[in-house]
Amino acid sequence: MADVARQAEVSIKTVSRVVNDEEGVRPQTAAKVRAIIETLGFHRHEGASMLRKGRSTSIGLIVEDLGNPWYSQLAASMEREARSRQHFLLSVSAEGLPEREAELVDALVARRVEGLVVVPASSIPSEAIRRAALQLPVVCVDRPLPGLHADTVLSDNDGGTRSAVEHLAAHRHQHLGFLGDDAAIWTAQRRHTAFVQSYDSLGLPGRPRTALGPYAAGEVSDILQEWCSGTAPVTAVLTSNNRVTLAVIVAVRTLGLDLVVVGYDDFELAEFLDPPITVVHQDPAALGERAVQQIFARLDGDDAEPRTLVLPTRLIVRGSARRAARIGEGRSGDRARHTAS
Amino acid sequence: MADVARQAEVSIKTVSRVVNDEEGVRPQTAAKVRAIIETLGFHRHEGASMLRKGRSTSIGLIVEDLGNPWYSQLAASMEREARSRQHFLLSVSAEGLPEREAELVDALVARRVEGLVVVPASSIPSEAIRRAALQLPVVCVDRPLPGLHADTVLSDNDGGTRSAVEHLAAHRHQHLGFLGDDAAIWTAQRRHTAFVQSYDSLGLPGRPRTALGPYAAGEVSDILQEWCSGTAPVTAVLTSNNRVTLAVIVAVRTLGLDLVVVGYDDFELAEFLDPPITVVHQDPAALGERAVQQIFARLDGDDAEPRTLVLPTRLIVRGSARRAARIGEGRSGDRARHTAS
DNA sequence: TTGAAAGCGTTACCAC
DNA sequence: GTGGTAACGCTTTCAA
Repeated sequence: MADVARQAEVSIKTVSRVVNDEEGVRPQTAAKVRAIIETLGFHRHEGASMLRKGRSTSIGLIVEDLGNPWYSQLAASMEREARSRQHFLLSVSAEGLPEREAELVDALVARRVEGLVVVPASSIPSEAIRRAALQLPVVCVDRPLPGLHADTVLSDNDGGTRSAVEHLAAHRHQHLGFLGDDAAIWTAQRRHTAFVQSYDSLGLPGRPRTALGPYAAGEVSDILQEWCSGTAPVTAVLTSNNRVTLAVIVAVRTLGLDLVVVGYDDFELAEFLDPPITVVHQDPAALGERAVQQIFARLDGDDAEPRTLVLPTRLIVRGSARRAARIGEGRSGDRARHTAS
Repeated sequence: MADVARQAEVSIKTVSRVVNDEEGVRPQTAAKVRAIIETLGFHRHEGASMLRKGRSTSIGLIVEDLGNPWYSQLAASMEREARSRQHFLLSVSAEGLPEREAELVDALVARRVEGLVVVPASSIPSEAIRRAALQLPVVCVDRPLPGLHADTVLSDNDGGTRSAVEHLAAHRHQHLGFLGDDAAIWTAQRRHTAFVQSYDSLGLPGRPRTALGPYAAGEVSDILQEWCSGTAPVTAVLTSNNRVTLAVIVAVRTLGLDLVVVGYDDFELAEFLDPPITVVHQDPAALGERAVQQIFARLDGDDAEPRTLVLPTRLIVRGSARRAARIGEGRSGDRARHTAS
């Protein structure tokens, strides 16, 4: 910037004004400065700016894995929303490890993000995030962090789960199974609980078959096979997220089971599988959008008590669960066919 | 840091040494400093550090859309690779707009990323990226930027396309179609050319039917319907990427066409569609990994001429294309069935 | 093993 | 409209 000032024969301050599109610079002066900036290939040093201003016009996001479509949609929508306010999104993956998450919190705070959005890896707030929450707005997405003074944006796990169970029950499925992801994941637990409650409150017979991960290789297959055999075989299963849905689809197809699958989280092409997969849809993009809006609200001075926002889910019914259970029919190996009811 | 120094009754420099795990601090001094850091909730200011050091231990990535699984896998693998060298990944979406890409290049350079990886939005290097390439290592991924002094990591578009066409021809498909993505995308063009060349060199009859986007709503359906009617109907189509594959699958299923689809880019569940989809698999994670390695090689002092790396593709054969063309058979509306040949 | 002081590039404040 | 100067928080250099 000093170089530019020298060449343009103006002061550093004037260059700074031009770079920041500030008022009070004669157009011709500005033009000259801009020309020099161009020829010199000058780039403002954000670090220096951050240092002086004490702010960074960026917000941070910590998820489990950016490679997972659910999280990458979250990140993409947050990026859009942040950009609408001239902010940068720094998004990183903690790989489900609380200690890595803590490191990343510190790294983002060190980069002076103005707000931090986290999909927590565990249900216990780390020291790092407690400290962070004292200095800047923190928003938990998808899973809460009890005891942390932070806003929270969740989707309606209870309602979503209930809608799936009710739908299956309405189609004469009586013996349902639930396959959750890793028990350490809050949503898996939550949906598990909601599943059992819905099962009971609907007065479905017997006890619900449920399992929680993490699953060893082939374990999902084993579980399904067991559930599908015996005197009261399961005719439909609900999963707790896209990862498990995938494993279940693979198992069902590999084993040739006649099993209705309802997934948590929508995914591309779900409609075109055979049978099509009904899903509980929660919109990660909407979650991300609200989270960023929450951050900005706080930055704009909103200092009310922490809020929890619960976004609705939507049951997307596809062939898989419209197909009613065929009570008393022979359950041989004949392949599931899309049969609208 | 000054606060910490005061409280710990040491100099700022000593605190700095502790924070950076430098040698030459008595363990007890270090312990005391660390304790104060903890109680004060001190966080090193990366901006100030960057300013003084002139480096940022971060690298930048510009893609089209982080929400697209292909790009998010690229980003995830780059993040892993960067972390293995203690670097941060700043990943942003340009939404396919060259002017936004230019802005983002400047924004990342302003943040003093040490290297920049770009999936270029157009084939013409912007001024911004030209300037950037003079100051730091730039790597183009997936698409080249002719005339830019930068390393490039591509996947083998010609080979991948040829493998798909040869595979189809070997299964007696004679009338093939190619549906490319937006003509502005280099890979779409490239695969289009390779498709036509393969078609000719294999001596397939007639002229290859091809189309390039962008497609209006419903246009893909119209094109396919036209190709599938007439005297020499197309029996198989190749797409140029996952976006088009999706549109084609939707159209094929909606129209009930009896058409073999080979996709470019693998995707989850491709195996379980009916019919299963054969794909040309290119590993975005591998591309990302190599790109980051290239950046680090340059940072480590490698100053050879720019290199272009071409990674191989792999044809993943699934039922869709194993199914041979049924020459002379009636082509009524009967639904495609998985028929191994 | 520890410390003092200079300086990185920018912006805020005030003066002209 | 424009310019000088201090200060942001850190690391480098050099000295103790």
